[in-house]
Amino acid sequence: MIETINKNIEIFISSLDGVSNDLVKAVINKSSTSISENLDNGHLTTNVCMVAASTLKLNPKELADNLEKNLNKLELYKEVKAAGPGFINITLHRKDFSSVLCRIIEAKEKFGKSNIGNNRKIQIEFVSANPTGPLHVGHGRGAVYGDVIGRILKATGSFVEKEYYINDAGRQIDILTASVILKIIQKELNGFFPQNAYKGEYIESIGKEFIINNIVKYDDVGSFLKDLSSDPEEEIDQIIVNLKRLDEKIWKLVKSFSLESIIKSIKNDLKDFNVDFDSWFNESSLGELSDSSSQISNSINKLKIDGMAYEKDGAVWLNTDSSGDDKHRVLVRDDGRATYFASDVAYHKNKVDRGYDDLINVWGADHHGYIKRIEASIEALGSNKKKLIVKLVQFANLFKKGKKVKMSTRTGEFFTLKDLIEEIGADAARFYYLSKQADQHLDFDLDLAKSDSKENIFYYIQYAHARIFSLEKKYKEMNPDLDINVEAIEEGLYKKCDNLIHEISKYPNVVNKSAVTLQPHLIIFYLRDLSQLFHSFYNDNHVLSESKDNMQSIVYCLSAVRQTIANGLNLLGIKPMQKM
RNA sequence: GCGCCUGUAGCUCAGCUGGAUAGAGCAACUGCCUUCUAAGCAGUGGGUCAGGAGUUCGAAUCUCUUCAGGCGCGCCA
Repeated sequence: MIETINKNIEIFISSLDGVSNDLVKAVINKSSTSISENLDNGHLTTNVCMVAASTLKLNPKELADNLEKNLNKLELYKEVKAAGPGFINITLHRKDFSSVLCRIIEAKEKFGKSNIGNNRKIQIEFVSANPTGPLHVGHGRGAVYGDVIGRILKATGSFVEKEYYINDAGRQIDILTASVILKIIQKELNGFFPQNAYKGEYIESIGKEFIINNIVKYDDVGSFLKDLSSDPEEEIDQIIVNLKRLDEKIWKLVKSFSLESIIKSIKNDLKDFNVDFDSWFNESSLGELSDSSSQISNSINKLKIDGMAYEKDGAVWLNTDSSGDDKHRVLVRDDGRATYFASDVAYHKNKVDRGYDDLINVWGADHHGYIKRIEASIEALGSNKKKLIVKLVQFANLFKKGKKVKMSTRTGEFFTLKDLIEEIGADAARFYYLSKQADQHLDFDLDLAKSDSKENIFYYIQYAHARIFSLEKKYKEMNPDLDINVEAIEEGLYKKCDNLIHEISKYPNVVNKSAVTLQPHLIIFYLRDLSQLFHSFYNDNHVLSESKDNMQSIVYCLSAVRQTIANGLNLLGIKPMQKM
């Protein structure tokens, strides 16, 4: 319908004196014909006259009056009216207006899906938390956000692959290994525990599990505690070296056991959170610098050959000028070890080589300073930095009984994602994480998310769904002979549902907009508005005591409302409730 | 100091490719359950859209600037 209107408008604009084809196109592109905010302004609205007025230097009101006459002559619409500063409001014929209901009832769970993504190949990398401890509530937000934009992009016709990058190489894993070993032999250490080791309870349980089938025994425990540095960073590094030297076999066993155990728990938590991944990428698969054929060596060599990386002060640096980064960045330290950044460069090269159109990275907002250097590395490796889309997710502050819950991985004091899911359920948690734009601070109020009160929007929406569900059930019990899919409303016999019909017709646009802007919260706000219209309708109209004809119309319409709510919730990875 | 984000009702937030009277929930006050789920509905009050300047027929929305808050600026990860 909107396409038809736009065509008519285009013909009208072209017919104006002295307007070139280019100008017509410019006006059409800049203007928008859309479903009106509100039924008072007709079913559809276009601002084309105001856009044309500024581009073509004409009077918007006069233009609107002319377009009004022009469109009315076509007799395609019930009414066309110029209004306000130059809007054109269009009222459709009854059948065109209510046709959305048939579309929904027919499309069912497909209503709202589209093909605007054009099969674009998109990779989303998210969470990617270091496997040194359980996921906490901070990771939860990025997890849901990445998962849901993946679902939304898929629903709008993109090909999506979701990936978790596991930092299973490097120093932090050594620290993890050392922490587990030290916990196992704790009794022999006279209370000694390095300041920079991980201290969470999970370290001890991993150790306990490990010694069920293994023996950890060092001949000379005291030897690796001698002459340790007073600097905590150096101290832990020394302990790592000593432990490896004392018994390399044990070291390797503990390391792989700990890693596996933590990765397994991360995967479990994500599964319980209804967040799924298509692939898990190990940093270790990028290989070592010492292996000249590894991916990490290849990337650095390519950069060097192309003159984008160079040696200075004993280190290898990447030239990051192309992205406007403040300074060049080190890839290989002067002691020959690769930096974390070097792995990331190789990892992004790997992603680019896999041939995606877009690479979306979901990062914690504290990493924003990192964007430019990654962009620079993509450019330096001969690709376009525009492929990379970094979405920053701000931290979520957790509030319990009005107080902020503090968190720190090092000391092991944190509220884990698992705790959160156990406390309020995965669905409510997902909902509240998504309830605000991802790049803004979120205050997550646990007590509110758990509460039975009306301020809990999650239940407000679920309640709307459950109410319709039970209404449909009762209707079928009362009228076993009547098919629910009756198109009575098309005849316009019952008009109290018009607000609802108008609102659900907006849903596909909401989904498209949230896909284009990568903003899932738009769907939440839309669902809240739709639920509100429904609850209001429900209070004013006692459905099951209406005449049979009306009842059919209403149930037909409410089924479409329920389907829309269900589709919206499913898109967010939240199960609609049938009963509350 | 530089960079990014934010400032909208008492509180929590929508609205931001410029468009019709700036919206919602909570809190406050007033009503609505012998009828389909009251985890609901209806109503009232509440705003210099942080301040200032600019662009425009039109600015919460764009530009500049001031103020306030958060975060980031390692040969850490």
